[in-house]
Formats: sequence, C-alpha cells, structure tokens
Amino acid sequence: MSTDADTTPQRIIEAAGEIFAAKGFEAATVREICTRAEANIAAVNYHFGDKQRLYIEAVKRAHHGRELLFPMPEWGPEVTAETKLADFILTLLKRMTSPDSGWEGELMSREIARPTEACAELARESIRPHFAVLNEILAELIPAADQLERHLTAFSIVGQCLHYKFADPVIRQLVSAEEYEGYHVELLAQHITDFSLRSLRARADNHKPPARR
Amino acid sequence: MSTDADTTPQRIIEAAGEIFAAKGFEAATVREICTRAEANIAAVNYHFGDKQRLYIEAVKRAHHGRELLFPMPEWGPEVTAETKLADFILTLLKRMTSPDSGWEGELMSREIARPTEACAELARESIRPHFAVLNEILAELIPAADQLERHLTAFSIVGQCLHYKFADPVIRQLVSAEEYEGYHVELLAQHITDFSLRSLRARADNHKPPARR
DNA sequence: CTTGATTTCAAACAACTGTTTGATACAATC
DNA sequence: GATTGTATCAAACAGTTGTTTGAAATCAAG
Repeated sequence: MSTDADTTPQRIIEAAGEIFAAKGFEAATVREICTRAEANIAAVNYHFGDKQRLYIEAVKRAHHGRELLFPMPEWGPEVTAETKLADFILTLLKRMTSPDSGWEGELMSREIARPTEACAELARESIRPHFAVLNEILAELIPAADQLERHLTAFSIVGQCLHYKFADPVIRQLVSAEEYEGYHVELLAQHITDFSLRSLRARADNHKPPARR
Repeated sequence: MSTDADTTPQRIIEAAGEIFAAKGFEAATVREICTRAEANIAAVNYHFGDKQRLYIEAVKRAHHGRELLFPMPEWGPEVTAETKLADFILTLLKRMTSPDSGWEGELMSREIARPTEACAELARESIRPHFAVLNEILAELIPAADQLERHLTAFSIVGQCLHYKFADPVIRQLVSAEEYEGYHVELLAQHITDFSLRSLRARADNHKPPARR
C-alpha cells in the first residue's frame, strides 16, 4: 500500500478540502464530501473519528501542500537583503494567490480568518518561522529600527500580500476586468517589492521617520 | 413609534449582528438570536421573512453604524495630500479595529472575506467611493503614476490597514502580549502613514521604480 | 365596548445534520 | 478451508435546523 495511493481516506481528505474551502466548516456536509469522494457516509467517522478531525487533517494537508509547492528559497551568504525580500514577497504571494492553486489557499485563508481552536496551534507554528525570516531580512535593511518598528514593517509587507487573497472578491469589483486580468503574481510581487523597498531605503537613509503635517 | 425605539425587530437586528459576527451565517441559529433578543422564534420570519434577509439587514446596519461613528473627514482646498492620506488611513483603521467597536467591524470583515451574493452589491457600493477618494489622493502624491500603479498602490495602503483586522488572531500569536497591548489605532496609523509616505515621496522624486537585483 | 388589524406565542413541521449500528464483503493468516 | 481483523455498505438514530401554523394577546381606532 503506497502512501499516495487512491485509498478511501485519501479521496475523502481531498474532497473534504475542496468542499470545506468552498463552504466553510459548518456549511460543508459529510454527505457531500463522501459523495464527491465516492465513499460511504460512514467512512468519515470510520477513518477520521468525526467531522472536526477530518477538517484538521484537511487543513494540515493544505498547508503541507503549499509549502511543498512553493518552498522558501535557501539563500547563500552572497545574496543581498533586498533580493531576499523580493524572494520572500514573491513566495508568499505565490502561496496565497497561485492561479492553479485550487482550494488550498482558500482553505488556509478561511482558517486564518476564523481560526478553529484546534487549528490555531498549527497556524501559529507554520506562520511564526516565516515571520522570523522576514524580521531577519528587515534587520539587515533597517538596522536602526527597533523591534516594534520591525514588527510593524513586517506586518505592512505581509499585509500587502495577503490583501490580494482576503479582499480578492472586492478587488474584482473595484478595477476593470481587463486590469484584473493582468494581476499576475509577478506583477503584484514586483509592485509590493518596489513599494516596500522605496520606503525601507528612505528609512535606512534618514534614520528617522519623515516629518508630517 | 420612534425609529430607535426598543421594538422587537430592532432588538432582533441587534442580537443578530452580534451572533452573526461571532459565529458566521451558517453557525448562527435563529433560536439563539431570538433568545438574546428576548423575542419569540417566529419573530424572525414574521418581521424579516427569513434568516438571510435578517442577515442582510444586520450587515447594512453594521456598515451604516460604522460610517456614522467614523466618517471620512471633508477636506478644504488648503489641506495637503499628505495630510489627507494620514486622515484616510486613520479613519480606515478606526473603522476596522476600534477597541470599543463591538460586533460591527467583525461582521463587516466577515462579509468582506466571504461575501454573500446578496451582500456583494452593498459591499461594492460602500467600498468603491472610498477607493475613489484614495485614488484621488494618490493622483496628487504620485502624478507621474498611471492608473495601474495608482490602483496597486491603493491596495498596498488599504492592505496594510485591513491586515490588522483580518490577521488579528495570528498577530496576537506573533508578538508579545505587552507589545500587542501597545498596538493602538494611532500608533498603527502613524506607522502605516510613515511607511507609505516614505515610499510615495521616493516615487515622486525618482519618477521611476527603484532598480532591483 | 366593539371591531379589526397587528403582533406575539407555544407547538409542531419537514428537512437535514453528524453519528452509530449491524450486517456484509474482503483480504491475509494459520 | 476456517478464522481473524479490516473495510464498506445501507439503514436507522437522535438531535438540531429554519420555517409554518393557528390560536391568543395586544393595540388603535370607530
């Protein structure tokens, strides 16, 4: 029995991911999941215990799949911090809004928006290391900043990326169809990198926030 | 019969807002709503038709309340574009994450994250004018930018603000309790304004995006 | 007070939920 | 071939859901 065989639990976890992502935990029914997985209704409880356990497994699999598909690059010592930041943004964006992603990104964002108590821990463990990586990059780019400013800056960068996932249905209504059509990952990553690097360079030069009013 | 009287539909719409915000549309039950509103179970169907219509009314009321509580300031001709941007960011942040907000912000963000087909129109109509205002401000700040760049820049700014609403439970896990305690609206607005204005000024000076790699 | 419409209420409704059951089929082991 | 443990299945389970019903209560005129 190979690990990626077309076994019943595998088919269920796959169908569960799609339907949980499309409808959320409450609205998704195990009947629909089992129908799509071509399995019996009792299969969910037999193989996973209950609906919630299946949900957790689906989320885990989703995250694992994203991590495998779009891994954070390992940078050598010669790579500049600016390039690292560009890579970081591109990778994050790819994970969030990959055109052929399917349901995984949707599921992850839904989970972040309303974290199940059982999954909060997973989200924490998977997000925290990325947050640490970004903070190390920022420590190189704006060494004069203290931890608070580094954190807020990290949130500014991550926020720009996640926005295209969270607010996607709204964005679709705000710009023309042709313009939205052109929103490829590379374009968005380029813009966010440019926008952020301009700010970071100015911050590094000035050693002070700009005067206001 | 005064408009803000303690009438049954009013009590129901209020309880509905709280519970929809806390649990989402599917998980919220009309029984719980009616119990909290101290109304009979049949009251929802009698006064609103069905559960979905009640949900729409609750979202409408939520948005109306936020708009009244934190109105966009009307700027005179002497106000600089930088000040307008600072005001815009502060207002947006206040609406998203006001400490005494109660349920309205939660309900709005939930609606943005997964818009009900019936509410998409409302979200569109309420967000589009704000998006237009921000674009006018950006047209003043980076006149050399074309529409695409203005739009992406607008999303960069809005994304930074909304992040503190959407990702709040995650943010809480990433920074220490004391640091999170200090995340007041004014501090966040100040940072986002600084971060963005630095970038916009550099863009206005350079007339070109910065070179990369 | 009487009338007539509006609002409230307890009870029941039909439909659907996640879950359990016990029988059945299947494979491997002795 | 009998036995054992696993997997699948149709059927039923108990509970909850949104909604409906028809009678009682309430209220505003005539």
